[in-house]
Amino acid sequence: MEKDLTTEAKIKEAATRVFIAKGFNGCSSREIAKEAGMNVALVNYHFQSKSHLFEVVVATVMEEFVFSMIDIFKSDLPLISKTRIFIEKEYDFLSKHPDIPGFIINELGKKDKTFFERINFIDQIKETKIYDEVQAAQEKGDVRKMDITSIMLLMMGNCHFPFMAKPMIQTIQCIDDKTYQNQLTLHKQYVTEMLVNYLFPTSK
Amino acid sequence: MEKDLTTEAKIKEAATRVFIAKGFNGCSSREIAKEAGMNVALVNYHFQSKSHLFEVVVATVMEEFVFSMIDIFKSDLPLISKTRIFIEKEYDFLSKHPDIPGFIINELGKKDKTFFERINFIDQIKETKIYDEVQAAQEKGDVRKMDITSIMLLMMGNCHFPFMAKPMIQTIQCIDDKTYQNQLTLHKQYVTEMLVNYLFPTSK
DNA sequence: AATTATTTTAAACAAGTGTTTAAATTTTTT
DNA sequence: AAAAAATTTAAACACTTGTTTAAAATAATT
Repeated sequence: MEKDLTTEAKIKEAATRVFIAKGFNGCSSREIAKEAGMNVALVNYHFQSKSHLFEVVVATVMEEFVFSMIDIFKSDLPLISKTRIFIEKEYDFLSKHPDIPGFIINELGKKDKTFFERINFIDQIKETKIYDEVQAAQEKGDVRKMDITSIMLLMMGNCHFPFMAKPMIQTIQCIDDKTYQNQLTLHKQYVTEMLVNYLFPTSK
Repeated sequence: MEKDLTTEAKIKEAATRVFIAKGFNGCSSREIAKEAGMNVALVNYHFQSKSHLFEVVVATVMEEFVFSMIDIFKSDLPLISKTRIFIEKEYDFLSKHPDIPGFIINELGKKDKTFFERINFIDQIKETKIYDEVQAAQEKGDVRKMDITSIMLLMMGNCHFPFMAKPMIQTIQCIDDKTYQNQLTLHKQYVTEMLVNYLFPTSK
């Protein structure tokens, strides 16, 4: 699994696993060290402190998370196709990393703001010109006129929430992992249809 | 603020505040005691352990959370009105308790399943007969034919996510609390329109 | 091959953790 | 008013926490 990784990479990988699963406060430096198969002191030797290691992990995870979203923004497709593909890709990514949205939203809510201002994923989104593209389409009447924040909430909410809420929904509905996974595949179709219909009123 | 509350109530109230804000692992028994204005030992005298106090708090919060949802289910209105009012009430409730969805989803994901099976909010929902009502409406063709789990995901996702994701969206969009609050009022309208249109295809 | 620099280890540090104890205080009962 | 019960307190318990230290082992350089 993790063969010729450097010590630093091993620690970072183990830390990512543990932090995402248990959160910053839910685990100890010793647990991370053990998961990486080494001494506690090594963690601090390579990453100075638990907090700093956490910052490094969050930055990497966030980058991966944002990258999975903005990748599609850059393409040359019409917005309606971008929307469909965005949802498709988002469900793909989240199937592989179902705990990331919860992790980010959660830890983002607890840490102080300055912590996350150091990670410049805002500029990365702006660089894609997606905001301008949406606004232009709205002026043409192709996209429903609403604040970009709401569009973002609709897209992210309907993609991320089903993964974040998995334990809750499973408890309420008494369904196992396999069933829930199938449900998600179905749900992706519903979400796509609903969002496309709503955001592109002239599309049919 | 908290005048003639019993010691037990004071502790529970303080614990609820602290647990919701920082999570189970993010705070100490001493912090809760301090917040309640009393000795650490008193917390354990009245609630046996931190874990048990947490269980009590979660059960109460969950009850409040579920109650805010099922209250409307019991009424005698047509489903389309129930949907509109549900969203309205949900945004009302969440404006007052914005951190509860994140708290529940989060802690539900970390604790073992048995912990939450003791809290029977499943039966409470079933008792409202909302499932049967939806199914009947689907057979009549009034409600779009889709799994109840997906309906739940659509409703909850579009209500809860905007509150859970507040810190993230604020970071991405660089907007302050007041602006975000206004955005939520707008968003509620969008969500209502979108969900009603999608779930009740024959409604217009 | 000897020396230096880097990496890894075990042990220790002080501070904080949940929990318990036993004494002091207050409230309730007789 | 005296006795019993319940509540509150300060202090201690054993344990875990993040972090540091100094010695050992390994790698790189001369």
